[in-house]
Formats: sequence, structure tokens, C-alpha cells
Amino acid sequence: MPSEPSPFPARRHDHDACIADGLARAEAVCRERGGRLTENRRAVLGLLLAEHRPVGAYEIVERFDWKRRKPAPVQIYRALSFLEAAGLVHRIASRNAYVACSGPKEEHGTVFLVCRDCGTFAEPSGAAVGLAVRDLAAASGFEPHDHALEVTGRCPECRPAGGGC
Amino acid sequence: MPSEPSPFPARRHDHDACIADGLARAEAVCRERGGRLTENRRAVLGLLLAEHRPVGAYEIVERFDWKRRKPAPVQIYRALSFLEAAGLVHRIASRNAYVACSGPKEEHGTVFLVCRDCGTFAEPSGAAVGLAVRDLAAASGFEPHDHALEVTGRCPECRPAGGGC
DNA sequence: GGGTATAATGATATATCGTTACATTTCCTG
DNA sequence: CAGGAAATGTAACGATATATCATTATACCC
Repeated sequence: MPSEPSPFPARRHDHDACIADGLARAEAVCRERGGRLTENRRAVLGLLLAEHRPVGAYEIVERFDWKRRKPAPVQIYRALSFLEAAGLVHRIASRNAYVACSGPKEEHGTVFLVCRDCGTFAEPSGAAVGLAVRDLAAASGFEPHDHALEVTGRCPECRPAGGGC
Repeated sequence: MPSEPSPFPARRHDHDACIADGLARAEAVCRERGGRLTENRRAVLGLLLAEHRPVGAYEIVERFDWKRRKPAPVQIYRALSFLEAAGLVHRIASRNAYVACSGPKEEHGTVFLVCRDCGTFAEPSGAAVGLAVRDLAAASGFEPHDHALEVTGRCPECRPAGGGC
């Protein structure tokens, strides 16, 4: 089969570039939507882009060197709210954590794969799942607005290689 | 099309019966799995069965008249953990809330519909979604273990009837 | 540039959700 | 009834998220 490229980040990739891309995209989104990508917001997004995994808000607080001090939680939550509303960050409810949106151009995915071993995160394009949800909802007379599918499992890197266990 | 019955509870239904059924099922599950459906656990499950919507743990605390006192949160969490492990209750991560499992015999659904207006909850059988998830994961080399799909929207009762708004 | 409305931040406190720790009781089993 | 596993009682704590209000920055119009 033609097989799309894996949605997981390659083990080695140009990480600085993917951070830069993410920030550039954020600038574009802000221009379009009207918000401002302020220093705080940029810093939070940068931190999330630097990981390919969900990060808790209080972990961001700890890692955030902000004018030589730790920020108050509310600073981080404000930045996260803004970024989430702009579609630049997703909240992973099952983990109380946040992750930078990895889909630069495609419509926002609503399927999240999280590796139980290394925590790595991927956001494959979930068109088939979206359709299945729509069908299911329609059959119930339910009008879906929003959905999030969080799948836990093992990523290709953490799966035992051959046929083993 | 043949159209399965709606997974939503009918507006009027024999509510006492559905509570009784749920408790009876819980007894059966406990006999099979080895736990005990103690007074606390029965009370928590009963409270959840009496709602067809996700209820927060602290809301259960508030509503729980337990020997004329409020229980400590840990009591409720202990009961919820037991019931969840037994498959009698689901946690709705996106809301930090808990709901009685509505599927009496069918394999446990992993799709949850929650009405944004009235909070009503349904758990349709999500076989198609499950397949879509499996395919999607397989295409990424991801080995799925567990997933939960929480869909927000409007239930049939809360949707505007005809074409209007 | 000055006035002003809006957006964003700073700082403190508090609400909400969930767990740890350890002593005690209940209940099954022999 | 003794012994052990399961469940509960009680208190304190940890983790996650929001409320409130004063202040500062930015955009926009004149």
C-alpha cells in the first residue's frame, strides 16, 4: 500500500527547524486571527515545540526561566488558553497535559497517539475516524461539535522489533 | 436503514428499573471478578446510575449522605476506582467526571457522546470507530492499547427540532 | 503626540481534582 | 475463635486550574 509517512517524528530530524517552523506558523495564525504572539506565549509554544510529547502545565512552570524567576501558574495557563484557541496547541485531557500541534497545514487532526513508554506523541490525520464518528453520531441523532480521541500504546520506536513480544 | 435504537435514554423511561438493572449487573460482575459490592460502592454506583450524565467526584461527595455526614473524597475515589476496574463506571477525562457504564452486555464501548446543553450521556457501540483507530494506528506502526473517544455536541432532545435554529 | 479603548500581564489568593499514609474495622476462611 | 486479606476511617497533602483586581503595553483615532 502507498502508506503515508509516519506521523511520528523521525528519530533524528532538524529539530531547530521544526521549532522555527512552528513559531513561524504561529506568527501567521496570529496575523490572521488578530491575537498577538507575545513573549510569554512564544516562550510557552517554543517549549512545547521543543518536545514531541505532552507536557504538564506545572512542568512548564518549572522549566520556564522567565526574567530569572518561575512564572505563576496563571501565566502559563493564560498562554496555553490562547494557543489552544488558536489551534496551535492541544490539550491531552487523559493526561492533563499540553502538546504543540504538529500539523502545519492539514486540517487539525483530532486523533492523538501517545506512547506509553517514551511519551512520544503523534497526530495522524484521522479522516477515517472522523467519518466513523460522524456516522455514529448521525445514527444516534447526535450533532457532534467537537471530539478528541486519545490513543495510548507503543510507538514504532518502542515496539519490540521483529515478531517477538 | 434499519437504524439501531438510540443509545440515549428515552425522555421517559423506567428509571427505577434501570438503576435496579445496573445494581444487579454490578452484583453479577462482582461475583465473577471476586470483589465485594459494599455499601459505599453500591451507593456511589447508585448515584451515578440515577443520572445519565457524567458527575464529578466532588459532586458525588456533596450529594452523598453517608451516615449523616459528608464522606471524605478518598472514599469516593476508592469506590470509583473499584467500579472503573470492574467496568461498571467510565471516567470522562475531558470533564474530570464519571458515568455509570450503560452497556449491560455488549462489549464495552469506547465512544462517549456528551450533550453540551443538558449533559446527557450516551455510549453507542463504536465498532466502526474502533476499526478506524486500529487501521490508523497500524498505518503508523503504532500498537494501540487503549483509547477513549469523547464527543461533545447536542443530543437529539436538545437539537432544534425542524430546520430552524 | 495625546487620548482612549482593548489586550495582555503581574501578583495574590483560592477553587477543584486526586492521592498518600497509616490506623482500624469488617469479613471470609479454616 | 484466630488469622489474614479486603475494605474503611481520618487527616493531611499534592496536583491541576481559575478568580480577582490592579497595572502596563499596544493599537487606533484624532
